[in-house]
Amino acid sequence: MSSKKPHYLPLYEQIKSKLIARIASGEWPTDAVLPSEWDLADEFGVSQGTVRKAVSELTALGWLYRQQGRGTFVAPGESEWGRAHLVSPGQFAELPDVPRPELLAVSRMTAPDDVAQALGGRRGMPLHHLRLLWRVRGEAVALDDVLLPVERFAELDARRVRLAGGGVYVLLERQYAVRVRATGWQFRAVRCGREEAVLLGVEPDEELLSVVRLGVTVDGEVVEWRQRLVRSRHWAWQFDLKR
Amino acid sequence: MSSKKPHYLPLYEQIKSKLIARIASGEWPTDAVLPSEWDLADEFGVSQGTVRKAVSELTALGWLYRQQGRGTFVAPGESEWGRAHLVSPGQFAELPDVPRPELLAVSRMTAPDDVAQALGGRRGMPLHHLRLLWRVRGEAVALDDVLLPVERFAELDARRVRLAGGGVYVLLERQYAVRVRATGWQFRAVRCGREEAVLLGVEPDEELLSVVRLGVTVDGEVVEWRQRLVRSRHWAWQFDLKR
DNA sequence: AAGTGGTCTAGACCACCAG
DNA sequence: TGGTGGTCTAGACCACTTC
Repeated sequence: MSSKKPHYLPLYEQIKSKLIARIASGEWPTDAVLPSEWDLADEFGVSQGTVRKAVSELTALGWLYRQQGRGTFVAPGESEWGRAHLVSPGQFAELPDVPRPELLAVSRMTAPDDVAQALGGRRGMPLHHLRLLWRVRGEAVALDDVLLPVERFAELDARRVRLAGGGVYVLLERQYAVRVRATGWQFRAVRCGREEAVLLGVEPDEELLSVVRLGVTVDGEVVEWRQRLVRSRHWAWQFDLKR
Repeated sequence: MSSKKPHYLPLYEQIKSKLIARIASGEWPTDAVLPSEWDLADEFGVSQGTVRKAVSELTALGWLYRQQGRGTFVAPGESEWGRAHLVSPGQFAELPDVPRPELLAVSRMTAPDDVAQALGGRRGMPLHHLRLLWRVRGEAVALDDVLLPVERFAELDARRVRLAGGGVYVLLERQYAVRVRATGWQFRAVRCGREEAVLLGVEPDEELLSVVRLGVTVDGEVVEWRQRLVRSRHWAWQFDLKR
């Protein structure tokens, strides 16, 4: 790797790493309260201000949330829609509907070259292939093809996914103690294939929004490739950024 | 408005406001160096740590950038592609090509209802309509329709836009001292219309990526509505997020 | 060597929440 | 009333850039 390694690591960075490790390990489950900043400062042998800086950055990164007067808590993992949601085209202030997942199928496949490359693996590596259908008020709105390396996630089958409520990220967090964060969205317009048309209930050849994205772990390991096809005649994929 | 207003404003928030005002006023142009943290602390009558917190947040917000040992500088305004860039579909590590704008036309129109609503104005408000064509290595890749309130931006014509090099944000910053930030992207797949097909050099009815977004000022005023149509057979719109 | 940003400390006080 | 996060200070020292 050509990454420049700094000659030292600030205390607050070390504390960030330790906190992330303990969150990822499951020691503090979602919404659990952390020790107070002063207690953590004692534990790590630093001042409260240093702990505060570490916690602030983890809050900005979405690992924690704070409530003045109450404490610091572990934030829930990212949803499979991340910061995106579906709205009516042109309406920016609309309250979004929450899509619900339905697991259609779990199978195995070998990785196409571009997927293998994106996942940082070898050509033809074995993958789990999950297919999810997302519905809003019963209506099919999106179809996901999720590809996960078999070597990384052994013993994954439809039963386990269904036990996790159909959510892939929930499954990975509970079963493998892995928090996956989406990164690097790629948007395109594509034509609907025959098979997808049946599942989504649209005509073949209808234009669909394609969103391809990668899922990475805390350590930057790419462990998920996902394509989402979205019906976009009545829905728009809205992306909000604070900063 | 239903926003809760706090009973007090922290010093660092006041300093942030003052700094933003001075940047927006043009007192410090792009890439200008700010006074040192100690000098600003003296000027505002606070400690260096408080200035530091304000500057840190403005850095995170993209207003400033810092270089250790050198100083703090005014960051350039957001480009009209923001954090997005065009890549080949499926390639996540590719070096992006930079699209170049060509101004096709400047005209007037009255706002459609949804645009008027998004801009927070009345029905039928007068708008400037700018049309831009984006090219990568000579090839047309995207077509922008930019709508700006006439009342907010008087005396805007093709000559002035061309003087600014075809960039709308550059024009607004130089001519009106307004920094526009894109927010709230909406992605859809649409069919190409007849007129757009000619301009983009594609067949009518070809599927295109439609990206509608709003541009807001520092004060949260919505001053721009923009639709971008992107050829997406050979290009994907990639969006990167650090956090 | 001087000047800048970057880290860290110890202590103080304020705002907010729960009991 | 006590505990928590949130702000602010004064001072120290480190890392980096420039001269």
